[in-house]
Amino acid sequence: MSDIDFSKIEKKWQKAWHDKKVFEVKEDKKKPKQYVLEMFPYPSGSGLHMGHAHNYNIGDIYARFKRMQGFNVIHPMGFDSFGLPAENAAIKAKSHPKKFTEEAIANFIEQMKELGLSYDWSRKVETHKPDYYRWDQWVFLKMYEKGLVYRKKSPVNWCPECNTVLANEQVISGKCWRHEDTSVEIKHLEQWFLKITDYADELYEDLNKLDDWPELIKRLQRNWIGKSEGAEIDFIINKEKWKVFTTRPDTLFGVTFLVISAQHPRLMELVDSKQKVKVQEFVKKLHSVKEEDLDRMEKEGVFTGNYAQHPLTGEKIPLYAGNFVLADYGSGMVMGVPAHDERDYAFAKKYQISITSVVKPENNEKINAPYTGPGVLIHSEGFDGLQTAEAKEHIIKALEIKKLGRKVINFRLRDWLISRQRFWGTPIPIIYCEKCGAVPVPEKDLPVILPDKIQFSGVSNPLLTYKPFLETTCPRCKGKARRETDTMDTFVNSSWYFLRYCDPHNEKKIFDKDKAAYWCPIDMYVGGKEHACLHLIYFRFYTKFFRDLGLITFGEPAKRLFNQGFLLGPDGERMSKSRGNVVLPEVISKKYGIDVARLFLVSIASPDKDILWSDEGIDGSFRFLKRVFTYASTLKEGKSSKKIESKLHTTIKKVTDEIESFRYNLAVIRLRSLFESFEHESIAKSDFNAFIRILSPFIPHLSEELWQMSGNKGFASLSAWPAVDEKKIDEKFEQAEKAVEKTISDILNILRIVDEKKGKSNKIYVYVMPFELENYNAEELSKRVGKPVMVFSVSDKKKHDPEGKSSKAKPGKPGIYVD
RNA sequence: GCAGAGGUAGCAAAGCGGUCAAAUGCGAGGGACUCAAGAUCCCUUCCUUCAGUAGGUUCGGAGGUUCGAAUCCUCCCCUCUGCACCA
Repeated sequence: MSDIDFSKIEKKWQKAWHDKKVFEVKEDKKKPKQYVLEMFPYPSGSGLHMGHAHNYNIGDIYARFKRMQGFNVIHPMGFDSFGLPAENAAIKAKSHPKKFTEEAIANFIEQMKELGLSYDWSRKVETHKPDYYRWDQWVFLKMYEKGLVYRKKSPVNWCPECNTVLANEQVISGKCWRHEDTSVEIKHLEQWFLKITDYADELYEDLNKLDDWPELIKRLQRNWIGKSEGAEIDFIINKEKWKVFTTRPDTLFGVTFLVISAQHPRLMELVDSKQKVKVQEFVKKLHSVKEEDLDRMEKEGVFTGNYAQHPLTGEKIPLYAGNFVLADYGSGMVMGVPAHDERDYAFAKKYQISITSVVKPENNEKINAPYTGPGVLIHSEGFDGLQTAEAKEHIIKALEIKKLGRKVINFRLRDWLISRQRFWGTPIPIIYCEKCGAVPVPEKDLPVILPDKIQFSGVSNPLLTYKPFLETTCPRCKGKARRETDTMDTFVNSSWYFLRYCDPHNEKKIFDKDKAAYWCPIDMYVGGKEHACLHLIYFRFYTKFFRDLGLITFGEPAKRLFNQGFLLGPDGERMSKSRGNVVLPEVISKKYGIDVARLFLVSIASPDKDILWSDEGIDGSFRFLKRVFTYASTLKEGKSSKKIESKLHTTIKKVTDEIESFRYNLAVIRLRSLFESFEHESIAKSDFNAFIRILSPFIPHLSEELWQMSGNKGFASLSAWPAVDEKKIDEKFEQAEKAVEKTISDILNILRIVDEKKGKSNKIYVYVMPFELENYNAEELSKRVGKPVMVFSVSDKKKHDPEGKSSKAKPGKPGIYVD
């Protein structure tokens, strides 16, 4: 059996699955559905490595498990096939990105099939195909209708390496998300935005409903959306009301200065003529500072020469321009309360501004300024003695009466900038007419197709100079017009793909409502945590929008989310082609078979942890599977002992649990342990079949083979998950098993001593309590200790017991005599 | 700086108040089989002890709670991952 060719077996079953369309599914109202999805990949030219395999394997095990449990499982796969790498490759080769993309996809599919992933390939979506991206454009138009799309000239993040702008979410510590060494520059451009902020509150609050999402992701999203409750307070400057946002309206009486952002568009209106030069110098200085250094800069400001009027006291408050105030958060102006805010304190110290304490800690403890905690109000006119929390309410109320302030909620989340100055993306369906301005392309004219016959020569978007695309007529006035050449961020494509899987070939609609209603929402979504504030926010936003359009009835796309860990290469680094530490599935497959690799990947550690690939480790999984095959091919039908039955059903129960909770590593250990019990005795065929079935999600191909070897018809993949028979589970067998193990180690221990003292021993006699007799199998014991073992009941009259060791026997602890 | 996650035997990794000297895999050592190697199978793998089921010292470090702690609490050290002036 050692020459068994797993790889060959796998090919056979891959073909059978494909030929019989085993994983294709249709809506079936009579069956409960289960939507299992792994984040679809960008089809890179370098193909799949073991790291990808690990990811898809985790989802596949779950999908297979659910399928066997009787669910109608939709488990689709597709490709997020727009994106820069293909375009860059095209520029380099003066070719078309479509060519690279489609070759890469073909390669990916091939590789995925070799992994034996149970996808319904009839549902494949590819985002670069017009029949997909036309619906991106359609959604854009719908958002446009609903006022969720706008165009604005604004400072945007520009990656010089990508030659395009980036969304806020794509800037990571001042660097591009794709180029960790490239600093993002700020440019001022006219760009299209999606008003995700309209959904900010819901995106924030609904996180509380996502009980089965990892806390980590929810925390990151909360952080990113950044909801803060506070007040908007009007300060009068030059007889005009200027809004200031604060989360601490309770400290209003401690305000001793105001700061307006140096980037504020209306800054100069507020600067006194005497200070103009100074302020201009200050602003100029800031412009020369790189974005990335801005973070680390000291808080600086310059007096504008102007004063604001305090809304409640009427006091004159100096106004500064500051480098640390964000122009696009709140109102771009803040109030300075140096006694109760670290930054304000430092600022006040630096510019010798007075400090007025208005909150004292409850227990009168001595504190170092500034005091930022809660307490009781002082020096706050009629509000003295109030707790900070109630003071907030009262002061806001007072402001509301005077119409000088109101309760307000602010978000850190910004609108989603979707314009990209690149070719390989969904064209934004907008036409610029000299008379009518920006006009959306009428729905009937969709899709706006990306041209195939276009030359890739330079670094910039070739659409800019490609007349057949560029030149068009205005849908409104029929006059001369030109098309928008910017394309959409690729995250647009991935924001709703899970819905398209439900009805991937629909030419009339984005998807059929009933089909989507049957399959959605996603029951189990598997993917990396790096998307916490990107894809995972965007697709929640799209889902809410679709709900508001009436296309679906749910507001959250995925009920459960699982973040898998990364597979690290043998060198302990993230597996990637550029690092040169990739392990290729096809290489491993050839040597061991892919099921061996799949089993190994989930044996190493809990799937949510980063795991380390090791070339030796996989041998363990290989040995195990070889043993299983040897066993299966020599299996003689028998009757299972009560002990085996108990263990089998315990295992089924636990493995079911462990798959459900993604503790695959523990499930594998249990399966191995069950098999070891099998090895020592004869078992019923039906019990072996149950074992094959619970093994099946982990080693799908080999299970099919075992299933067939065992004389079964059909596919193990489609067989029913074994039911647990609680009546057969009896813990006493587990204890018995432990007692046997202990006995073996005792025997060996005694043997060692005896061999040392008296020379070679021959036979071992074990005396057990009469009711324990069935637990002690002489044959197995002999094999385990490597010497003949005889088992007697203590009550057996004919037992060989020259030293009366049987009298030492206790339940669970047999007497032992060595001859 | 703030917020999270984590530090377990040679390595990886379970365990998260008693049944824990701590599952499992790898590695290492010994044995069986073989002319031999490989494969396979069995055993051992913190220390000591021994015709057995015993004792000792362990789960980043130091304290504490408890009849009892790898598991709970406090402080400290280290590693990783997010957010970095959002008022």
